[in-house]
Amino acid sequence: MRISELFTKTSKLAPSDEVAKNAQLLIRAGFINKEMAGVYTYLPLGKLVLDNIITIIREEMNSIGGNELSMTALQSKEVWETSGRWSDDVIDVWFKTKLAGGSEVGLAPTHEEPLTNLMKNFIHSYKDLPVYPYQFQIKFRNELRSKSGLMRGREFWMKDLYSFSRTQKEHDVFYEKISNVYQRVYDRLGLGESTYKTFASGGSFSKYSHEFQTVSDVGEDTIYIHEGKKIAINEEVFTDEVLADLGVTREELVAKKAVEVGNVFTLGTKFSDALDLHFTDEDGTSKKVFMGSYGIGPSRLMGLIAEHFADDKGLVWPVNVAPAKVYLVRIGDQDAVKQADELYDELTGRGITVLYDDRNVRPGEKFADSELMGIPYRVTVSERLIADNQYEVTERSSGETILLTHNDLLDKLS
RNA sequence: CGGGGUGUGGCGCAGUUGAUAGCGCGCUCGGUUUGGGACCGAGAGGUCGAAGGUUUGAGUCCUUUCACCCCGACCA
Repeated sequence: MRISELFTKTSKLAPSDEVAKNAQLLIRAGFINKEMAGVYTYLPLGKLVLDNIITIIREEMNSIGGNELSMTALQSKEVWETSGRWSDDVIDVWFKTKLAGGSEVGLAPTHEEPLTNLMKNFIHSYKDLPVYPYQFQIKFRNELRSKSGLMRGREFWMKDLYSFSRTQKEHDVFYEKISNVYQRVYDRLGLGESTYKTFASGGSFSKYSHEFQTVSDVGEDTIYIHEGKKIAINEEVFTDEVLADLGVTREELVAKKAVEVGNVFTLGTKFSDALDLHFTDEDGTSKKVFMGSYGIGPSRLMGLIAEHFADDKGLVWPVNVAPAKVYLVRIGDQDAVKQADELYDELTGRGITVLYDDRNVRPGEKFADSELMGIPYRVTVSERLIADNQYEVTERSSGETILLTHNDLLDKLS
């Protein structure tokens, strides 16, 4: 993409109504736009980042048999009344409105009910199990107070996968499998080292649920980390009993602030009971489907990654989620234009994503923008370098600059 | 929802004891520049969140209201 064709602009000044670093930088760099508190538009560059995060999650969900679908945000109240969760006393973040005819509808804050209801059309036999439908969907939650930029919005992207299993035993196997896959997602996003599988409160069907918590000062949760076992305990279940369960002592744990970047939960038959989702087992008897739910918030992850890696010059995206791998800076006329154009075509032709700064502005502005946007590799083509047949490559994360020949450059970026 | 704070050109801000708004960035035009957000000159752009009120006169005072931010509570 050529910067000259990009409609967004960068800004030296951060908006005064944002304090969160992720929102300030993402807005300054032109990745998002604030519509209202907790509600953000994804601009072209931000959309690329969000899509990259979603793609990674999608690949991992598909690797364990996930079936992607897309459910509706608009929800009729009936199915929610069946489970008792239409009431504002039970779910206090509902956005509700009415159809023209007067019937009440809500904007989905989650999808257990409609999906369980949907699966009644397809699950009848033990042969139909297990299945793992999932989706990427905008969830709506009328938070009393949204904050921290992309980290806690009223409208946000969520990957929610639900498991439908024949038995708890079968469920437990999948639960373990998807937990491992979640960790792989965080690894690919560059957050692996600082993300911990964390014990949290369970429900009627399991003593614990698990959250994936990434250590960060902007976190809303406090977790107690056991570095040796690479696990953690959420403050909400930080008791002697839990410590004993996990075979750890208080002395071995360190308290840290963390951001919840995912959760896995054993639902059991809570929803299959409420909505009567059953199947005929091998022995001819009717049984309730055993369920689990598994969430990851791509938009929250985007905010966290932005905040986590940023430095005083701006954003620093891991290569896997960056809107482009290369920021091509062109300095000079004629020869520089010719060489930069050729390099742009060549890199793009090789499948390397490039943001080509073809604007007629001074070099300093291009350098500053490349840093603010956080593109992993900055490649500079200038008249000064053409004479020596060299390209300058600066790595965003380290700031290190090296000079490379054309072939070495291609090797470096491939 | 409780407490605190803020709303003035696109963005960031200043406006002293009330007298129909000013700066920086950005933008437009001309020129000089061109390896770290250049410089000179000339311009465009706001009636001060909204409504009501006090006053000869309100961005400045009063009332109501909306929005946004922070702390807390809440977080299926």
